[in-house]
Amino acid sequence: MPPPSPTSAHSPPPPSLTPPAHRLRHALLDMLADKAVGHGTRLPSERQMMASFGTTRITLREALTLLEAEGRIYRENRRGWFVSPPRLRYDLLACLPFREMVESQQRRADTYVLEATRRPASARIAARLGIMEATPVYHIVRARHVDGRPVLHVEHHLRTDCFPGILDHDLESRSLTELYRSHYGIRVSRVSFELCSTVLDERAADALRAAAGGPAQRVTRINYDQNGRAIDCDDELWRHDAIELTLSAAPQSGS
Amino acid sequence: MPPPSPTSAHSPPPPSLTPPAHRLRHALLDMLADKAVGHGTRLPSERQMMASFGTTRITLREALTLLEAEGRIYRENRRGWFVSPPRLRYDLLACLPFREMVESQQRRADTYVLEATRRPASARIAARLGIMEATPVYHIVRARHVDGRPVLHVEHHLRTDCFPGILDHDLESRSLTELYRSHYGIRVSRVSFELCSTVLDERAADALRAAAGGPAQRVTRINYDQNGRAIDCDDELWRHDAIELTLSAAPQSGS
DNA sequence: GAGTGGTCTAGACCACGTT
DNA sequence: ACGTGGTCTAGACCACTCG
Repeated sequence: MPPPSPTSAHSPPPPSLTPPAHRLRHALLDMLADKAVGHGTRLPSERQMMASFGTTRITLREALTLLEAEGRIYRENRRGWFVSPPRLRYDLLACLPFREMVESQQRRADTYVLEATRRPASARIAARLGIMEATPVYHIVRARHVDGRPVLHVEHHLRTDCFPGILDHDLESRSLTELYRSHYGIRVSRVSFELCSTVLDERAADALRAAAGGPAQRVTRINYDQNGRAIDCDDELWRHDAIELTLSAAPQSGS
Repeated sequence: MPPPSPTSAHSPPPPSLTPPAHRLRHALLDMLADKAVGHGTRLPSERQMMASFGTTRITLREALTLLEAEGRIYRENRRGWFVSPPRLRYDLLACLPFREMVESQQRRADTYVLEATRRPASARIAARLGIMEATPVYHIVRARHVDGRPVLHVEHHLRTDCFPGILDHDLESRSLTELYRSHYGIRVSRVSFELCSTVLDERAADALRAAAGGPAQRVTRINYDQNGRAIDCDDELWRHDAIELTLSAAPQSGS
């Protein structure tokens, strides 16, 4: 039955001049704002919303995806949609250990080690660390949570000659930079970053209870010691709605 | 490791046990890689691809949207899909004028002034500049292109007491920071940034020939002079596939 | 086992860009 | 005027989560 122009038979939501997607977006925003839906609250099921807003699944999903891209909601793989908590502020040059950064913002931090091995450096890693390809490096992969929500998947590669035996330490409770200093007498004296917006790969995605292909912020970092030698490098993948990067410094005069 | 489907194959042509979306993604990637599709090339029309890959419009669009999120392709509003050029490297602390940054990477820069007015500062702008709300500021909005592609929508707010009459200069050809120095004897001696990944708002979207809601990288900046006084602030919205932010500095010891 | 999100089908109409 | 992308309809099946 292609409805040519019935125009009124079944109108719970009065007709509209604005496109459904817009109305939907606003309706959802109202829901996020008006109700007592706090951070981390789960939204009603898609079918429920679809019924109560009088739309199709696809249209609804498009509106939800838009809000996700805006960073107002996020989804957990096959578990539903949730209201995004405020972004964590991540000061790139403060170089605070994760736990301290999080706790200084009145949030709770948890870390889980997914992998801690020694293995030969790939060409890419070797280049970043300034060592020969296939030289052994320590490889540490961790998932980090804020207020119980997994938001960061990070992979570290450390020079073994700088940090012998570091894998024997407790890598869930202790910060790496703190270990560097207290056990190895090494301080980070320069950092360099590359930041770009991409998607979660499969590994990161399931560590973050997310779907591969979801929006992500990549932060790659190389740490240097006082002699200008690269001592380790990180690859961080953040859920894109979870952070806001900040930084304050004097511009470089040279060049 | 979730091995639900028998094939987690990453081989080029996985016949038809893998879900359509995966096959599609790989087919499209092959297209991007194998063919002589250079940067900026337009992809075939959706209906054409849909036919040649044997899928539905929706499924195809999902695959395209994924590649867009990865930064491999982008779309221009109602004009089609295009192959993303390599990302421009944007060194946050180099503080190079846009044109120089772009040209130093063998690309071509263009700037278009969309607005150049004097108007009272909003509460938000006033707070960032450390002035009273409703104090007049110069408001400059520009669109910036790389190799003919619009990639950046940027809004500047300048203190009028620092830069009297600056609107009379040619703001399309000359860089602001260069004007600051040459005409006003003011040098930027400190910058602070906030970076976060969001979406294009409507204004930015149509300046960038994009659709509102497309993925974007926001860069907000405040520039300070040698006395620590905020002299201007920027709000930049980049097409997210167009840039990679970089930065290298000594971590802050204090605090 | 019920209900959820994830995925997919097979169409359609519209507004706009390009010809 | 035609073809494009943008949007929408009205379903369906599956894999997974959760009670």
